Amino acid sequence: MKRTHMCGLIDESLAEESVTLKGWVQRTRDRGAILFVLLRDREGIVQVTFDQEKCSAECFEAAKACRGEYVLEVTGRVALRDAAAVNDKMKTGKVEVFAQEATILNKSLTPPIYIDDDHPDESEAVRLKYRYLDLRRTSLQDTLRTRHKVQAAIRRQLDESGFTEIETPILTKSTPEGARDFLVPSRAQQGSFYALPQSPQIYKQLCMLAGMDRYYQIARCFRDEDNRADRQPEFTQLDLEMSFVDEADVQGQIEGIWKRVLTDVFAMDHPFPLPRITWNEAMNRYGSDKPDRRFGLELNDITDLAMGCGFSVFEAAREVRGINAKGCAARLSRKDIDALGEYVKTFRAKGLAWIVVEEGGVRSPIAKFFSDETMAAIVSRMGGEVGDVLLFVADRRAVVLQALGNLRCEIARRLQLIEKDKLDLFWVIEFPMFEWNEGTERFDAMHHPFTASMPADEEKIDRGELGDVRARAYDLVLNGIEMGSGSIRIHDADIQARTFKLLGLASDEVEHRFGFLLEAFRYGVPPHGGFAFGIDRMMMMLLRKESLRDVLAFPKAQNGSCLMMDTPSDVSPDQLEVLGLTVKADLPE
RNA sequence: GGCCCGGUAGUUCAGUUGGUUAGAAUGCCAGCCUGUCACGCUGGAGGUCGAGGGUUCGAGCCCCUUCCGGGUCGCCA
Repeated sequence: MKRTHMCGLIDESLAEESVTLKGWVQRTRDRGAILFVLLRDREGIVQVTFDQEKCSAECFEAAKACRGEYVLEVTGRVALRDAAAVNDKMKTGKVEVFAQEATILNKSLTPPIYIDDDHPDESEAVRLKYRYLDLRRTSLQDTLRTRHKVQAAIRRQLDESGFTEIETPILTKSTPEGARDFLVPSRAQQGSFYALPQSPQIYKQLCMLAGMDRYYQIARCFRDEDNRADRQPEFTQLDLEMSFVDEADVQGQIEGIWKRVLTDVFAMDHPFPLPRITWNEAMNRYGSDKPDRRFGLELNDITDLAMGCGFSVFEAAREVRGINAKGCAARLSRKDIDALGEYVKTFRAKGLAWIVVEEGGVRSPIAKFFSDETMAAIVSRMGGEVGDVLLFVADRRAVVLQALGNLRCEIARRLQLIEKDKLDLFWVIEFPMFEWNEGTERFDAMHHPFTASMPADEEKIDRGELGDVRARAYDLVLNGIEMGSGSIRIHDADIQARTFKLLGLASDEVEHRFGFLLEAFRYGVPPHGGFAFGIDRMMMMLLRKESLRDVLAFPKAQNGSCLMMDTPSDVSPDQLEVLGLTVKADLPE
């Protein structure tokens, strides 16, 4: 029999109609001569009632044999439930289907996990191993369908805005994103390797050179680095590039996409255009280039007051900054503050100095080092009032900012200062062009080496003040998570070559890696710029999930493995021979 | 590579100071029940306590090594 209806869509309007349903057995409740089967398909669950006296013996036997996750076909009559039998908790609780015929289409082993949303405690490991069963959960199915709608909305928006979706190669050459590449050995050219793309950066710029004018791609990207809750080795980004544009044009397109998604998929009314703050402001106020602005706890600089204050730890540090945990004295015990001190140590801060402002004075282990005037000046600078806890980190700038930037988020989490329903979406602009790398002792590109600098800062490049050069680069931040980044690109071959040189790339290396690009750039590149944002992260944030695993159909575990397929996996010497590969591998005994 | 948390029945967990035969709930199996809806009742099966080594008269528990999962710093947009 052909399926006539979906389980989850059976309602009163179908009363007395005959329907044929197909789905999975969610649960059976056997009452002897009457038996209830909850049948589930992608739309939901409906109760099928088997009455021994109203259906054939074969039909009743089939129902008796049903177990969880059996695949069942049922033909029956829809009926309104008696008032007493209505189940308000079910969407289909006002109706039931009286079975007349039933066929078990397939059996199932007892599932190793519960196929419902009432068991959130099940371990990730088991769920990932049996991901195909986990995906039967309504919540995960809803997530994947919402994700589909988001991607469809993005495509509609960009199609209407004159963009062309262009696929770029997965087998490509290492791109200079800074992360480790995944390599694929070549058979035809023994000893050579393809790299999987970390992003389609160069291809999309070449699309501009080619005159495509507006490109986009929902692109899979790969990075061989350690995972996090919000980092997977492969991920999907919306990648976009436009010709003859400035920052505002690109940002406007991105805002249009977000507006479309928020409106069409989430029915949310969000104000646009988005706020913009400079990188300098973000770092100074929040200690982060992707600040969470849903709460206060902003940073204050007291370096000038700390110099010559008499407290050697402060005096020896290059910078001293603090945050004022406003009115938190009652909520932060000595033990809590000690714990926060341990927390900042994970960011290489040496410790956390604190001052509690009380009636008629202060309580602080460092008070004895300061004169009354200095203490008053510090409390004043911090805006300290009775009941406030002032917390300080003294170190070099990068450590101070990172420690305090994370500390303010940690305090907000602990004291639940964050408005959960708020969406704070904004731009961070005017990123630095270069970033000093302590390890290699030279400048790296903060964004990537194709980023244009701000014209006003050209002189600083000439003077060698690379640390102060601002780039035409911008990030999109949502609730303290970086959604994506973009920039106006260099479109001059000479400036591109100069930038490679400033970044310390040897000329033969430039020739080897980017020679084709520099040559291409001599054939009339239009001014251009673009952006990319992670769709996985976007879904994670908008659906308020804790992990990217919750928005991916088949995610990897933290060590990069797939627990279901057991990838990556061994390759036998025989397989290598069949593949015609001469890769050396550490093979198991 | 570092640090932190975890690994005991299919699943989620408890397991006291190291001490008899490792428990609970749920799931599973069998039987009973004509209105259940987290159905109920009766009975039953189910364990390499992640693995290896050590200490001990005796180890789920203590020590060492290692594997796996999660979080995080480094790393990475």
